Amino acid sequence: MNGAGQMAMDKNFDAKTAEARIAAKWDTAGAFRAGANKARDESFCIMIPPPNVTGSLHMGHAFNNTLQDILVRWHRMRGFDTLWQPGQDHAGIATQMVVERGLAAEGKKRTDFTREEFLAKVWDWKAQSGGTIINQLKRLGASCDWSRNAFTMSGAPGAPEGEEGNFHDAVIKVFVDMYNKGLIYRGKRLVNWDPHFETAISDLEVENIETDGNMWHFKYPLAGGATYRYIEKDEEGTVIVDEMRDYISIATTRPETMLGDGAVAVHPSDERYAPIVGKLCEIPVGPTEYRRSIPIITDEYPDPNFGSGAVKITGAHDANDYGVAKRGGIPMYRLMDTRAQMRDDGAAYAEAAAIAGAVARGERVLSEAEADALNLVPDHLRGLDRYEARKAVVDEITSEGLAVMTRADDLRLGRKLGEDEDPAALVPLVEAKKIMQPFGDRSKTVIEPMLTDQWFVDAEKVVGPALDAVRSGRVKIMPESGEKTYYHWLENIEPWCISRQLWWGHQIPVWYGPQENHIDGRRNGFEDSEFTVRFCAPTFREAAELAKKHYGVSRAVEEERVAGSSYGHYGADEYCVQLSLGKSEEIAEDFVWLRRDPDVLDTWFSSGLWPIGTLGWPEATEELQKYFPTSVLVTGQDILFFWVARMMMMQLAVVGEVPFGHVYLHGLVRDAKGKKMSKSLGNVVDPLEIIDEFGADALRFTNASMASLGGVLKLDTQRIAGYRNFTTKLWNACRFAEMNGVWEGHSTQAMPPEAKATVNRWIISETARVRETVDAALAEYRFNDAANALYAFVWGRVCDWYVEFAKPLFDGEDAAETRATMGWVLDQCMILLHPMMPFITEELWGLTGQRDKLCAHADWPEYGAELVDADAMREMRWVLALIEGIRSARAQLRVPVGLKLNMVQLDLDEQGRAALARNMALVMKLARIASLEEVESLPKGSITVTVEGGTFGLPLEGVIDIAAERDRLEKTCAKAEKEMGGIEGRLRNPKFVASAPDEVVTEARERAQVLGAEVERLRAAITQLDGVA
RNA sequence: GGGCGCGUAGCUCAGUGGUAGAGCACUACGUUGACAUCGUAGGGGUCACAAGUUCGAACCUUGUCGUGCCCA
Repeated sequence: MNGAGQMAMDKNFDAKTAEARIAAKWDTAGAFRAGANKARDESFCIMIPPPNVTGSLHMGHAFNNTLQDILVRWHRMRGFDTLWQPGQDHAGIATQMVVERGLAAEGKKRTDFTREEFLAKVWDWKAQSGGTIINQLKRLGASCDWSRNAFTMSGAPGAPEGEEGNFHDAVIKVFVDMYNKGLIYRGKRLVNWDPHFETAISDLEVENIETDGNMWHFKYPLAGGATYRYIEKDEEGTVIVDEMRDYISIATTRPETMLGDGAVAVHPSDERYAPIVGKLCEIPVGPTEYRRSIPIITDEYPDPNFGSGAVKITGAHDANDYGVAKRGGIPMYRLMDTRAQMRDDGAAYAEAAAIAGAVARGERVLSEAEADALNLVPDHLRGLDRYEARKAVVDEITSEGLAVMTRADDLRLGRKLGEDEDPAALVPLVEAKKIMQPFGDRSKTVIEPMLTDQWFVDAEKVVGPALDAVRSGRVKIMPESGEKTYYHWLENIEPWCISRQLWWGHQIPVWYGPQENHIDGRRNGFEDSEFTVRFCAPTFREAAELAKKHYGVSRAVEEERVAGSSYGHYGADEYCVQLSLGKSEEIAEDFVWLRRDPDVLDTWFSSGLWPIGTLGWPEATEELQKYFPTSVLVTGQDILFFWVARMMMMQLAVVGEVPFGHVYLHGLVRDAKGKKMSKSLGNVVDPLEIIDEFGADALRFTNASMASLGGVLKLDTQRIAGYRNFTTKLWNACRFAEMNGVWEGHSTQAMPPEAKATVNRWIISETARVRETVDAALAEYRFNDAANALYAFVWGRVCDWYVEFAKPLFDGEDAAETRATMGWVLDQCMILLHPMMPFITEELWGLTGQRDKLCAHADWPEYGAELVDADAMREMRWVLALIEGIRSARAQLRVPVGLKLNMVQLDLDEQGRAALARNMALVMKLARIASLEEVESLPKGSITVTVEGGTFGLPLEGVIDIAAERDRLEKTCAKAEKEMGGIEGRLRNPKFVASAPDEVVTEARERAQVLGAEVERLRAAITQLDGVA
């Protein structure tokens, strides 16, 4: 498109219609393909943090992707071999939920289908709705190589046409490799259990919310009616309680978990309980004839100052208790099933309680599995929901008189006493308290910490290289505080639970077979247990080979699908395969059945491989060669642990290389007041609405200007409007240029024209400066500095001054040079702004001249100091000061704006004379001066304007208020004197002169001299004014 | 309770030891050769507080207060 000689430009940039057209132009040109506009061998690669396939664009995405796009466009224009790899995350639980919700609308549920059928429905959903966020990112202008769009489930079994990528292969291969290296194990640990989805979930999917709760206080009687002297002292050591007790007081927010208590713990330093440590106490719930006794132990965990100082230990249902139980060898009794209902399996309570009693007395030791098999829920509570069970437990204890009592007016009860209530009456102590409760972010149900068998990455074994990479500086995390957080987390790393009890995801490539002495030919009898053997391999065929070797099988392997088996919550259908032992085809014992683990991998496990997986690993692709390790990762600081650290660990464990060189972390985008955006608060800003109203460029520029390292992100629509105005400003500068023939015959020029006029040399210098500033800022990820520098340059230099200066010049002898300069300068504005405001700059680029390439591929300039003309800079600074001085004086003395004044020159040094001579036209035009003449003294009633090296006057006898002019001069003078006082004070201090750097002292001396001269001029002007008045 | 931050103009924020800036808001004026989504001029700050280091502190140190996030 060539704008020269065509229809005149519109008054405004119409973002709404132009954006789609420009996006199509980029798309048609393949402008963002990997390596597009490559002019050098260095590569630059960013992996997009894959948004959830169920997601839609929110402000966080818009911010995050704007920064990535700025970096990517900047490098692409600089000729790097650039790839911005896009893609999406399969988001196991979220996606499964979306599809299940759709089924629910038809009155169906997941388990009405086979796993295969259900997964087909998920893929259908993905094909229909999974592209939402991609299209939204395009509206933002994201210059990803969309032809390479990746998906963390691509290539999985059942994936339809178009999803043939090999991400699945990569995930499975990594699992197998890590398993074989001993980095992955299966074990029983406490995990966050979501009772709604009946799966383990990650810490990231748990929201801790403060909710109204209660703290119950109960008495655990000492076994055998034992007693002890309980003494409690206040801070001064005065005894406040001294009594004989036959119980220990326990506080809990979750009474139903008492059923699974394994011990009561007190702090080793707690003297109150020292007499009873090592003794047994009774859990005050359950049938009295089988009441369970548990030991009183010491541990560092209980806080002696909190509650009674004694804590009940339920290792299977609380994270802290789990730690205590592990340390103290306390058995962990699981109380609930997968739906968080009280267990209803196993032996009757009497039998279970007897075993647990023997354990507490030290007569028996249970294996983990044995402890887990023990159901200690009393028969009458079995099958109840956890909250119903809570109520029952509280009622039973209270009616038995084992609740700690208090006066009815106890403030801790948090209630108002009724009129007719006796404040001294004794009531159970049930504190009203705010408690932090874990909620599943998808299910919104209370998460149950639960002891279950899961797959874990032994993070401790892979954390070393990930720590070293940052410590050694090979990977740099910004802002630096992120590195501290990173160390802190990795140094205290916990095993990473990677299995999920879902259908949508990468199924764990492990097959279970029976141990040799347990082979019984049963088709569905061996869920993973202590009697199984595990075979881990990428495919069944390979697993079966391992099994054949293990069992000494020679016959071929057969596969058979077993329909309708009942593996609890896992699903309706399972797959089993059989190996013939080759003895007899009729005898059941001759068959070994391998069953695949039905669980899938945590989505973060697959996204942990995002850098290599999207580049084609495990194939040794050209892209992997070129773009890995990637250049920088831009992501939210909230997923530093969940994703960044895990990518580090996994890439280092799998390919022995860091995934990226730099990590740029940013915070949450908040509303204008700094509040988190939330639907319930109604303060959510939709980026698409913002784009509709202000244009993508305005939103992007706002994002860039907010992006200071470590800064808080408060999004104010007023600010966005301000940057929309900025786009209009740029547009109109180009429109002005068009009206003045700047674009006629214009074409892209790498370097500025040879300019004679100071103004032109000056604006070229300013352009060179800003290019250096922008590059320096972007190189350090200081997006805000780059944005602010460009804003100040384009608006504050080019539009405010240069365009104004050009007006008189277009009529004079420098017209051609000025047109050429303006064309070049505006081109530079478009180029330098392009990474931040790609749409308007691409549009202007197309409208303003002969272009060989898209603006998106324009050559990023490299000029700098060599274009800076120090003399021109100094001269224009002086001219600007003169114009501003005159304007300010005029405005303050209320000289009518339209009035053209004569000006007189009282004195002026050589430099000033030369500068004025060269720029007289500009001064006259912009300061509204009609004429200039030299005088010996200022005429009566003049305004005085002082500049460096000279004094001017504006004779206005009778027009101005002499007193006002005097005030103005006094004020200006006082200000200068004050500053001078400070500087001279410093200079008078010998220590300053001796210790400060030379250039600081020199600068101070020069400044003092300039100020001295100004004060002198102002004083003279005041004296003269006084003499005349 | 532990960890990491933050406190600068009315608001939102920059500012890595040389004496404080921007945008917005505010006030006054304005049909200036593109732009009112604009122009010109102006007002506005004990840089949370206290002590210390330094010739010099918004910046470094320590403490106090306030506030945010993460983890328990």
